[in-house]
Amino acid sequence: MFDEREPCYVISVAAQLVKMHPQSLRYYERMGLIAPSRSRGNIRLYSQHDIERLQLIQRLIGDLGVNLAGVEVILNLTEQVRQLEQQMEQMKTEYEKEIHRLLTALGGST
Amino acid sequence: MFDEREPCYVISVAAQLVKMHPQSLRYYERMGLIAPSRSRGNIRLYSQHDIERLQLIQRLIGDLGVNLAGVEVILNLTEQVRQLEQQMEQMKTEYEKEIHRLLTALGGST
DNA sequence: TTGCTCCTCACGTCACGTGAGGTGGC
DNA sequence: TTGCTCCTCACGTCACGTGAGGTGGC
Repeated sequence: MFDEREPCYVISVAAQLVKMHPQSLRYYERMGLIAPSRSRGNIRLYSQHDIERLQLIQRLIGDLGVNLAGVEVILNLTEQVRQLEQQMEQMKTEYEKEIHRLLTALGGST
Repeated sequence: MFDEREPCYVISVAAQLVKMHPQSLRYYERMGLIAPSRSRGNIRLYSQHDIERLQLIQRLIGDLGVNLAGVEVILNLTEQVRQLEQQMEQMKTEYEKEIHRLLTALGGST
């Protein structure tokens, strides 16, 4: 299995993957937007998950013109939306199960 | 009754209410963040709802350092979260009603 | 008329990005 | 050693905010 969180790309490779300047990646890290892990030799190592986060950041900055402070807020809100949707789906499933149970009981009692 | 949407404040009053420069209010309008109505004489008139939106914008810009592009995205996402929460509440109410109906039917059938 | 409004132009400031320069370990 | 990495400093550019200047209608 491929692990999304496996730190595997050094900064030059990561930069190439997302078509950004290595200095920009360092800058985003300094601003707290991304936190790649480090090798024992203090070399940054980006995971696939980091790459996807970088691509999202890139879209927000490049296409929409959002600044870094905005990116942070937006990523949090996006996560909040994702959680709400998931929570809603779960709630729905549980209610449906309960209704099914009641319907069965009702059917059996007649 | 007080109408939230009633256009009632000219720009100098609106600016004073939110403690911002009138030019900033004009700038935000030009950037599409706020759209006060206008009098027949083309004078901007801000409603209470506009004032509250301005205060929200102010917090995003001043406290969090978000730029105008980010404010737009964030206001949309915030609205999306609000709608999701409302939708969830509504769904819950309907399911509860259905369950209550079924429980009543079940109680009556024994 | 006075004090507001409208608008545009222009400048200062700061965030962002990135090149340069010097360092050190696979 | 070579080519990467690390870091900091410094500069260019652009978004944002706001002052100035000239206009017009309650």
